[in-house]
Amino acid sequence: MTRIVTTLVTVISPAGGPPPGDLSLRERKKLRTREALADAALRLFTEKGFDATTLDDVVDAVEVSKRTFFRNYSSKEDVALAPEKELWAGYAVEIEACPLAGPILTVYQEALAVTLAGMDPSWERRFVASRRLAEATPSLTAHSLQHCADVTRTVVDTVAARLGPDGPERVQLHLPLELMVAAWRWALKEWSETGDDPGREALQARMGEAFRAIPPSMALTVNAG
Amino acid sequence: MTRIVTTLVTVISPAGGPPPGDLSLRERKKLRTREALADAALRLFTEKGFDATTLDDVVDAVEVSKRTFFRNYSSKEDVALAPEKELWAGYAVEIEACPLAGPILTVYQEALAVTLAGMDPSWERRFVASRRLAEATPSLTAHSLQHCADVTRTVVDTVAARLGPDGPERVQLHLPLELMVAAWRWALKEWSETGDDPGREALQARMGEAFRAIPPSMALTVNAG
DNA sequence: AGAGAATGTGCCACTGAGTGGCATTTGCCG
DNA sequence: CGGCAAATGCCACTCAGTGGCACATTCTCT
Repeated sequence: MTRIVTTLVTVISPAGGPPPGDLSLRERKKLRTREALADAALRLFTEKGFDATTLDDVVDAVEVSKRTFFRNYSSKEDVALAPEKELWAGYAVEIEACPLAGPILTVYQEALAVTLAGMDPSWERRFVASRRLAEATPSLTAHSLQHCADVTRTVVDTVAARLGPDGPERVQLHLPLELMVAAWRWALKEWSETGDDPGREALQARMGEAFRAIPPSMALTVNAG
Repeated sequence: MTRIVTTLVTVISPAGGPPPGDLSLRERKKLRTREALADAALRLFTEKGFDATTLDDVVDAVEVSKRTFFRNYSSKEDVALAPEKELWAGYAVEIEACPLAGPILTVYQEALAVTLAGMDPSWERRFVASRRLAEATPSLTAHSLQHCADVTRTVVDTVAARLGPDGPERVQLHLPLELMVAAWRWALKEWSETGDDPGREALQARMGEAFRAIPPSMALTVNAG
């Protein structure tokens, strides 16, 4: 068995000045394998199914050791849900700076709309794949929900801190957020079930529908049995 | 190494009539090991922590093979969350028969209150332990949330079926349920953080508080930054 | 340019969850 | 008693994930 040694020769910026793009060569290399891992993982998971794909399949495809995989992602689920985590990371940032005025439910919704609009174009493609996997794979659903719950907690922390000690109780901040997330997940489900080309506009439309469904659903009254 | 053979001698009901309590000896035996496994698991998890306890610890304590464990529970998480699953199973049953009139949010809440009130007294002790573990262990949180989502889906199915084809859209049924569950989980968190003796009354009180917090939280308006 | 510190990577052995298969035991019932 | 079905035990196996250490690469300072 022959080792394949890939030596990256730094051709550009020969004078060794400040790293291009604010990233050193080392960091760029690491980022590259990180992305290669995510791409390969998403591709293989989609092709063969999440459970049927082993981590060895993934790391072999990227020609990297399993140890290296775990230095980049904390689990098999983690890499599959990376796009979703990026979105929520953006949301957490947004919620720190967004205007905090009006109905809290609207604030939460608006922040998500802004975050979504600000995601990188290339993010979308990965996100569809990730979402379809998550809908089809119980362990991914579980991890996704758990991550949502984590983010939810930090978001409530952030908002509570911004509103100061005289602000509303934490339940009051928590429940509307959970409702917003529930609507968002509903929108995601509808969106990822879309046949062939689920673009971002379609997702935004679904999200709008789900958000608009909130008020009537709260007032819904039934009568049977 | 000497095998320990535990032969269960049927002393009671010597005439071999119909199985007492509607359960045959075989079924009673199986149920007994099932419960012994749950008890041992919950005890060991609480003592040593969920992650630090291996399944071998559990099955050794019950003197049963690992294979037998997996014939009773689908995973390590499953046994730890058994009490919660029993509750939701009861909820699913309740929702099939409960009166379906009035605000849907109230219907969902009432059904949970009824289910909770109907749980076996011995259930409560296990449930506290299970909940405290779930709050402290990410993988348990994840599985708990996933199971909630599963139940949620079937509940919406049931209600939709009961309301017939001319009933409201599924989103309208889904969102209030998610909100109710969010409030319930909030109540659980508060309850399981209670110092020493969290009785059922305390849980019911917490639940009531959380449910009453829903309307004001939906109308909450903020103004800062 | 070169020495040495950081940092990233590969490899290897290991634990622990979960599964499949098969032989054996145990309760069931005619 | 004898055959049948269900439950169990045992064993070998796969795969996710971790710890440790040696090696390679990049960075930094002189």
